[in-house]
Amino acid sequence: MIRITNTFTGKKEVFKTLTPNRVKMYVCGPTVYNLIHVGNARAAVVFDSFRRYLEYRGYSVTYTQNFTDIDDKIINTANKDGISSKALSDRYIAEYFKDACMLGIKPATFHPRTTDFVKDIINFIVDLEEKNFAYSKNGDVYFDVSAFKSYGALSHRNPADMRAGSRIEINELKDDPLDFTLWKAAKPDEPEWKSPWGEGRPGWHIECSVMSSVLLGDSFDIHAGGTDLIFPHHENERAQSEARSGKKWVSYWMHNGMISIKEEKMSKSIGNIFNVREALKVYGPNALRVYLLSKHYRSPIEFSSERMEEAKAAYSRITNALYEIERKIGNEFKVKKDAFTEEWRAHMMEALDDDFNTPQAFSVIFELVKKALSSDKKEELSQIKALFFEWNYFLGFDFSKTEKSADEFVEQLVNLRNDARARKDYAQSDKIRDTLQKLGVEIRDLSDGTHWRWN
RNA sequence: GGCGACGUAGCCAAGGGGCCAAAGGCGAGGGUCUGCAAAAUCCUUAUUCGUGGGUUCAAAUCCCACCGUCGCCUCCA
Repeated sequence: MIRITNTFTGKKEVFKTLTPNRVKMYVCGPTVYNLIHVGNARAAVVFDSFRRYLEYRGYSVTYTQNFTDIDDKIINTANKDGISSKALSDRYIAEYFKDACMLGIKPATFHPRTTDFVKDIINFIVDLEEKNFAYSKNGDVYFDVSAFKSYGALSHRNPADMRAGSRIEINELKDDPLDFTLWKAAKPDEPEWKSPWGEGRPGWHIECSVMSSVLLGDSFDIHAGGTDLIFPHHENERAQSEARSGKKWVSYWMHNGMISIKEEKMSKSIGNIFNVREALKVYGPNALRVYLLSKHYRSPIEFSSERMEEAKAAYSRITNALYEIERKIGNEFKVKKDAFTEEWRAHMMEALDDDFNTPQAFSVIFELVKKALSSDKKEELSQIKALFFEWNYFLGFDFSKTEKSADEFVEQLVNLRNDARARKDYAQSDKIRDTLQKLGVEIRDLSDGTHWRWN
């Protein structure tokens, strides 16, 4: 029995799917105008891992993660670089997949992008207009918040409080400051599409509603994203979706906590971002996954070299256990049903069934690590190894190691050889050269020093 | 100003009425192993859960107040 903390109710609830054994899930993906940062990676890794856990538990999961490729920042960046928005977003979607692949994230069932759904977006807005949930002014179309009675229910705010707040932008075209844009009239230097309201482009919130309705239907099981999306993004999505279909849109809302750097949220606008690309280079994918999964997904966490070194050390403890098991029993693998495996599998599921409690899951893993290191029972050791590989379906580590290229080792050997040459120990230096040669490294002593290449 | 979350050992972090004299990781201290070292390994490391009240037979866990930290209310995972 899986339980999930649902932002909508604020409670942990038993997970029941709309269709038995099937889960339809939608995760808000990145806006593609630069490389993703570790905050983006958290949502991607956590929900991918959760998705795979659901699969492990026997569900068939339709997983959708979008790319926002129409957006002010994309347009601005593209204009600044003198390229089209499309070229810019194409580039960063490709970069996203490189990072996701390095992080061990499984591709989604669907990776929709906004620009492929503009027709559907227009139809969706027309529906809203027909149902009197939207109105147009000067080529813009706005959602009428007052027409949707439960507006604010997801983010637990009430519209009156928000109107009283001073931070809502004043826009004369809106009937109500809370109303939000569904369609924006065209401006110079912006991509535009034909619509019943003239040339223009979609607003931000509309895309997820539309793409999910096309790909998953009017109702689906899980909608996930960062806590910073709860308001206004998800609130608005919910309003327009339910206004249009008249049905409950999402059963469970899951939101991951933010990553901060020195007590301040990591965000593109603050500029204190740490690229996934950079983090991968410095710490490697496995340490990054430990870092992201060893804290509960809903808690805010801090990104720092201390935390990453810690994660790296923790991961190393796991691989050390695998190494020790292999040393003791070779490559034996136990897959038959037995009490020990059942017991520990139950511990793992108990942890993850409870709102995907990955810290607890790691606790289970490290208890087994300890067992593996202190035990000499071959049977047990092979059972532990089998469990680790079984669980890796959702933990997603790359146990194949070789995170470092061999280049720097060659470099060091070349240096050692040159040390030997310097003291005229040619027996030693030639020995090193011969060894390298056998390994496929060609040494070239030139006037400006020693060079080498892979042969 | 409004709404929400959080405060557990040196650090990170589970637990969310009795099974808790509180899981796990990092670090630290000691032992084993080792030519020396490193690595590895074993053991130890919170009578206590921000502070003060309250509810209860029983509270880290529920309620109230206070202090502190963070997030959202504007684009953001």
